[in-house]
Amino acid sequence: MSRSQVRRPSGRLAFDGPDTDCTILHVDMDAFYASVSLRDRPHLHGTPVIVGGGGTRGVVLSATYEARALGVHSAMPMSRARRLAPQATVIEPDHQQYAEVSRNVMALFGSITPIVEPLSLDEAFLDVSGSLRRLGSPTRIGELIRARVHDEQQITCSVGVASTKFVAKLASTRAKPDGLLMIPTDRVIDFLHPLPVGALWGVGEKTEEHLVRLGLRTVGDIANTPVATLERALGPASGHHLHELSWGRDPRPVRPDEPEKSLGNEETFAHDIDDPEVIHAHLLRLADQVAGRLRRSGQVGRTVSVKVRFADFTTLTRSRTLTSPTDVGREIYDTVRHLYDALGLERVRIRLVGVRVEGLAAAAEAPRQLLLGEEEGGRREAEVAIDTLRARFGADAVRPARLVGPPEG
DNA sequence: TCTGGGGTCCTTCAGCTC
DNA sequence: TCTGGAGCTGAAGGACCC
Repeated sequence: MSRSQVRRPSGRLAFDGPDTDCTILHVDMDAFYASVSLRDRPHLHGTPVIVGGGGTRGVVLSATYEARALGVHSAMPMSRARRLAPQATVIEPDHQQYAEVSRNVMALFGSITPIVEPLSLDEAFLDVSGSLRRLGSPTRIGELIRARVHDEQQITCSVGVASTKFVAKLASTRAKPDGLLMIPTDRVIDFLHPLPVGALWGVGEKTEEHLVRLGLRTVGDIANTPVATLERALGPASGHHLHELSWGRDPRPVRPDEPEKSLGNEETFAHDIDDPEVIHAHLLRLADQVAGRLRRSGQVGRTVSVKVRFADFTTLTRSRTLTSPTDVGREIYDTVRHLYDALGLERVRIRLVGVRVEGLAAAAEAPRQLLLGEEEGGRREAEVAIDTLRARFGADAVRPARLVGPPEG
């Protein structure tokens, strides 16, 4: 077995060649939530396990490979997953534990190279070009990471090694589970072109259907289609982007510390709600949560949006840009309530509401305007004082009066 | 079968200014 | 004074990702 396919399962594509310019690694934990949940439950290793919400409307967050073999996959409704795998053990997610393991893994990556771009809790890109002299070739560094993640966190991960982010990401997917795949630069086209179009980053269900209708089934088909045709079919940005990817061209560097652009909370109710007062109470709580997150992260936001999903799953959003950015829950609530009321919904059954704030900036650098009728030492300072109480006595220590007693839903 | 929650990015359209 | 086009911004929706 060559070094580029360490511990790769049988039947996987092999790509031999030099890895000297393949300095981008994509590291992806295998069935992350399920693997972390099984660390404390060793007796469940090798059995079908599903991690997911226990509510009436939960979806699968993660599943072990034994459960996946039964047809279960992430984002699948739990009701369907239980039917497909009635023998599977269902575990409630423990987000605190996942966040802690994620912090440890990201710190491990940081000891390899300072250029780490986390994509989510369980995956990241690493640019190891500055670590080669200290740690060896990119493939060797990938092996080192896999060994350290396993030894220190008792979970497995897969690593893709390539000269671009996009190819590294595809390689880690092909290496799963518990493998490493390096794609030499001169073999990128051989690797890419047989893949189905859905393998391309950014091609989901709808776009794949669209492409297949055009007779484009593989990445090679995309590559051999005039870029103007793709731009007409998918729009100029997406068409051009897909064509570039199909030839393995992806100039995006690994970017550490990309700032967040928006922040929000949303909630799906256990049962659809049609009472405007109850909806208002949920909006108030969500606005309060979003404002608290903004203040904790030292940010303010300028555009406030409300999201409403109806019983038939159709969704609409309404947004409003404020004259000055805010991190005040009351101001966010007033805005989303105004947006919601302007929809004029009369006894319409609602499944979900969400509150989001966009156009984020550092609070320290953003001028703040007093709210209408607000005095210095007013609403914001009251909310900051509430933050302090909550930090000391728990999130439920202080709540708006109308939220005392949980809203229905 | 019946669809969570947290995000990003793109497209389209409308309104505004020059 | 009116009109049309370019460019910008905001709003809304959709697709996608993990």
